[in-house]
Amino acid sequence: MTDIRPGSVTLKDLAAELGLHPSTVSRILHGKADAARGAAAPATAQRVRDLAKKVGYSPDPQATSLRTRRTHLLGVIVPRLSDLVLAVMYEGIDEAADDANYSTFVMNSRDDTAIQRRKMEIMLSRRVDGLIIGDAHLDGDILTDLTERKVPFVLMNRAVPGFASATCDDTLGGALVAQHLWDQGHRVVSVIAGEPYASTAVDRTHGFVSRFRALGGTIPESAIVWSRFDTTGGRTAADGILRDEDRRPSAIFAVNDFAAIGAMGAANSHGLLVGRDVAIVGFNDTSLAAQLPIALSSVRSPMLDIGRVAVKLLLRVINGDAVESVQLTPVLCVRDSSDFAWAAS
Amino acid sequence: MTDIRPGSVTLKDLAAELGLHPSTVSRILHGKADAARGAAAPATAQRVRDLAKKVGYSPDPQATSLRTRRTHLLGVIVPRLSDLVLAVMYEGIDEAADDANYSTFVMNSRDDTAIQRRKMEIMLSRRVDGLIIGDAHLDGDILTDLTERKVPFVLMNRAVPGFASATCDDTLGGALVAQHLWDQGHRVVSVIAGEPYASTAVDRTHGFVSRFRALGGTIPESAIVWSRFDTTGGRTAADGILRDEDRRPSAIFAVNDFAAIGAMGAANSHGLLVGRDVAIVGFNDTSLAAQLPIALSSVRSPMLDIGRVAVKLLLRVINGDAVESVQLTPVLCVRDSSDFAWAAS
DNA sequence: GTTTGCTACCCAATCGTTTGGGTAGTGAGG
DNA sequence: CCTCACTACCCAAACGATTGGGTAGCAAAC
Repeated sequence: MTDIRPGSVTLKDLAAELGLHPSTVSRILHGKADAARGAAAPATAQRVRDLAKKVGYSPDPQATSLRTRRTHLLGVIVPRLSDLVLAVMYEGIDEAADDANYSTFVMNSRDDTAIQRRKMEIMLSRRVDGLIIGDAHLDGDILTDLTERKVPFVLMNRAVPGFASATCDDTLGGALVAQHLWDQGHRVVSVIAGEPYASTAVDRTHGFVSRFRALGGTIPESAIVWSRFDTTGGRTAADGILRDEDRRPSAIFAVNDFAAIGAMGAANSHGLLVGRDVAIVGFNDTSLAAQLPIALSSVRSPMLDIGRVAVKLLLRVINGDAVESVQLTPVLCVRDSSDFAWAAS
Repeated sequence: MTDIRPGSVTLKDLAAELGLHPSTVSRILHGKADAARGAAAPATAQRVRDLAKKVGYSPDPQATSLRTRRTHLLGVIVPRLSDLVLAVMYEGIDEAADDANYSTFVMNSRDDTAIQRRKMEIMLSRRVDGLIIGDAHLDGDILTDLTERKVPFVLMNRAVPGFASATCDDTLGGALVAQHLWDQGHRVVSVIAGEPYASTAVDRTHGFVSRFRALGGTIPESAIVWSRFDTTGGRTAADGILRDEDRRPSAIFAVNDFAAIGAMGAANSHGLLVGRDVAIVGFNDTSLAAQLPIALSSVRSPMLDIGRVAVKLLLRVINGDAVESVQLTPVLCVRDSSDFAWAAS
């Protein structure tokens, strides 16, 4: 390992040491097919590379990007990193960015428009090469601004019509759940739908509802409860749903695992055994789902891949290429929370 | 808002527009008490500031740090951001860094020494002003290297003797749990101890064991099971513990909420009702704990504050000040999972 | 014996800021 | 009238890398 702090030795130092000009050293170390272009004699090139390695030379990215106008920095904005779903997607980003020699800033917007704008400005003032937006609201105002300002960006997790995004096929995911619950014989169902400004919430709900109706079922509007995405939101929503004596559903679809966990808690408080008295299905198949005391059925979305794809798309946008949105395919994982065969045993 | 992309207008542009020299503009916009030092006439200063705001001038951070040798960038390394505990701490960091006009890189090391080193090199090659290390291993090899290389850094979450850190008082936290379980009448207890290279695991376990013994209890070494920090790790560990017919504990302390959740699942599989047949207590009081179907008792650690304090400490280190480690105080939150009064009712 | 064409380099400008060191111009004091 | 101290600026050299455009030296071709 280099045991000195990066930055202690510059291109000029290397050049001086070897009696060369900095530009020559630069070409040797960073030139692409420069070797063919007669950049330097092979022997010299080797001397340079050897010394560079020996003294642990690492180019100053600030200087480089001052000159090249590229920072190799990406900005990532998410509602909150403490949302496991986004955290996992970020791991995918981290990995893919790393592979492409980019580094990333992440910031939390708490889904607050003012904060979104502020954080975006911070990232832009840092001169990021592009933005991955994980907290897009369906109204898309901010996105229109960004487009006008010619900032390269892509959406992740949540889609907005007209902008490139990397998402899960949420409509399909919702449909899978509807099919499953229908097959299990459920005819009275409710949806904990999430935040109406998020495409994830809207699409999953829509996919669920339309499939359920297509199968011949009925879902009144009142059975669709919009809520926060976290456990508390899920609990509150489920509380409301279960309190209604006139229409007590035998199954609840929560568009998010955390909301589902909250709903499980609520069911419990109402004296209902999840998986026997009421079925509950979540979304994302976060690592917790399978491990809960009563294992939670959930739609597995390829979160890591979504992050990775987002980076790939963004790099293409930065390169000036046109890109299309990517929708990754979800898979339903049925577990005890909605498996009546288990409850019957 | 500025509706142009930052970077489109430079100091030189401003100067030219106003018939001033760039250096004058620089002093006006960024000088501290320069006003007093006769930097510019008040009227001129105002003209400059007005124009800067009007055209949305924002200084190029690359150029600035090339000159000042300060990047206003902090590097944060965590085992994985998908660990809710670290994610929340990072939110604290994000917030505090933002307040101090710093931006942060976060990277995941998966607690793998090779990756830790690699990510650190990446951050250093980005010329971060300092590092917050959230994945320190007790052996501290990497930390010694960093110290020798004179890189400013502080530890977070996990402590290592001899280095400044921002942590929870884990020993106290463990002791609180021991006292609670003892008071509830538990005499046969087990510990799911976490990873032995993490101070969090070691200290919580140690705090627990020594208090329990001080109270007159016995805990054989075999009752302490080291495990991964996640749900799967907790489940496996608890499985082993509960399988032992000769010594079935009436209470289990898991040093981490996720491990505790896994343990709850295991208890369930063994036909035990958590809170009645077996008490389980976790650590960190993550947002899930209170919302679980059976609410989980847990030691609340001030995660957000730990992140904030880490930033404050680091900024002091960067400034060349000497700093002392900070230990924040945890609080025990008793819930159904270890409240026998509830189970009795 | 020029010309041509390489090879293997060097030169200098440039990116946008910062900062130590000037310097005109003005008014007051001696 | 000269000096002195301000005020309100300007100048130029950095910081570390990149890059378009040279150029010296040498061998082969004409």
